[in-house]
Amino acid sequence: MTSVLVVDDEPQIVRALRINLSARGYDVMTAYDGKSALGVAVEGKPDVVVLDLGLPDIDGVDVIAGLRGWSTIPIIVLSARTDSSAKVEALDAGADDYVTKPFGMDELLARLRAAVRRNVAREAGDPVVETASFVVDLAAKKVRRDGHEVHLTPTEWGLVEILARNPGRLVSQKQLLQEVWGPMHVNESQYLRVYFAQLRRKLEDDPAHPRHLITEPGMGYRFEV
Amino acid sequence: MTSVLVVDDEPQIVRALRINLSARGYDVMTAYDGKSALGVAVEGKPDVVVLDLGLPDIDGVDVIAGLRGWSTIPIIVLSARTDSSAKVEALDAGADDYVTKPFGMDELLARLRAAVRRNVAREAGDPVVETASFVVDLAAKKVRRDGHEVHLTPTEWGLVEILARNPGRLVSQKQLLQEVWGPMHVNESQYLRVYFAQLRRKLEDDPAHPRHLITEPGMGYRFEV
DNA sequence: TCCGGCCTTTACGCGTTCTTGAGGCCGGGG
DNA sequence: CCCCGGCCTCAAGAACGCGTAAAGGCCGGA
Repeated sequence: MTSVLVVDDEPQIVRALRINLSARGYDVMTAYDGKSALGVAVEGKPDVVVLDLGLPDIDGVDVIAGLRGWSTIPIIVLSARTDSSAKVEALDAGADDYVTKPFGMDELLARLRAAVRRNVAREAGDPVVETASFVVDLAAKKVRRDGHEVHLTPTEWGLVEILARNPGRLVSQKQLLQEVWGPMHVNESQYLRVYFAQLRRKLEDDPAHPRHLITEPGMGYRFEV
Repeated sequence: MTSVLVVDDEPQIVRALRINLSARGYDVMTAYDGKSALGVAVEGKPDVVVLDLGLPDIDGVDVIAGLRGWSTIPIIVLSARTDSSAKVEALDAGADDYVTKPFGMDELLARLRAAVRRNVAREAGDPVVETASFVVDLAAKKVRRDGHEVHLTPTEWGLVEILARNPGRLVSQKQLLQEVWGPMHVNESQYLRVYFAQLRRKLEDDPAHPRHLITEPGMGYRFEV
């Protein structure tokens, strides 16, 4: 089901959207200010965001920036401002569309369909990366091998996830350390050796001669499919 | 350069768009009816289409359908009709955005940027530099030769990367030494000789007569594609 | 409290990579 | 003609990074 996050401080608008969207089979989340909107977006990973610009706490453009920092979810902006400078600002901040209030529900729904359609086309690839000896399911956070699930610790999964999201590409030691252990540990390359040894024992057919979790000495690691 | 196909039967609108878009560095193609628009789109493969709905020959929705038959190029619709049924129809036919005439040039340009930005993010293909004998994949940090991967050490890769990012251009010894070995070693030109010899052994068909990793005596090195 | 899983840390052997020096080649200038 | 600077080649020791094993610490659940 497609999920929509509706962000607006006017309850009647949120209510109208909730009713219309639910009736058309969307899964609706709501937020009434920018702060909670960002929180809900992180939690719920909506497929599209409908965002009012006039929020009580954070400026709308900053909300857009906050979302764009980690995600490419389509954002449709709602606003009472009709001047083009506002539109330009929002669109250049990363919004995908701009609808002025008052708006026609039909039109908003059509624009929402267009935004979702584009994104579905983009993300057509399943969140599953497959190799000769094991399968990484990024959505379910699971790894299977010979049809049998392999248990990974949180740290192990962190490494596998980053590599699986960049199949074939070299990922630097620094990037791995930074994203898994945090910026304070970017020099602890020994961690990587220990954990890659563990991962190879769990995932590779011949841990001494890995075919998928490849070390590029002095540079980083590579996930070969 | 980003290319835009402008389709409108009103010459003054086409002219205004051509001027504005060209001034901003876009490559502009034009068409005055649906039939030629489809032809130009097939020929020129624009990055985005600005389409007027009121064309003399074909209905705008059918033009959208004609484009969507073979392509996912972003389509921004221009129209004088403000009723929501027209918008819904166009968007559901596959348009990405809908702007009503008269329109603000700033806004149209912002929407155009948004449409292009989305599409670029989607098609973010790896930057690849190719020569007759080998291929350098800058994103994956890989070098292939005869379809077979060549292993480079970090220092070797550092040199190849700088040269590949400046194809055809002369890179001074000082710059290479500074970026790979650091500012303390800008005079160790012997390092370069040793490493270029290694690289040529690995990459050139005839290492004694290099065709891509060229020495410019007394000056630096050049990557010839 | 004990136990087990997970993370961190240390130590060591080994292969690869980097650095360094020596020698030869080539072309231009004295 | 010879000299010389810049380049290429080769080789060997030093330095570095990696894989592996194993031990200790932390923490939450039984």
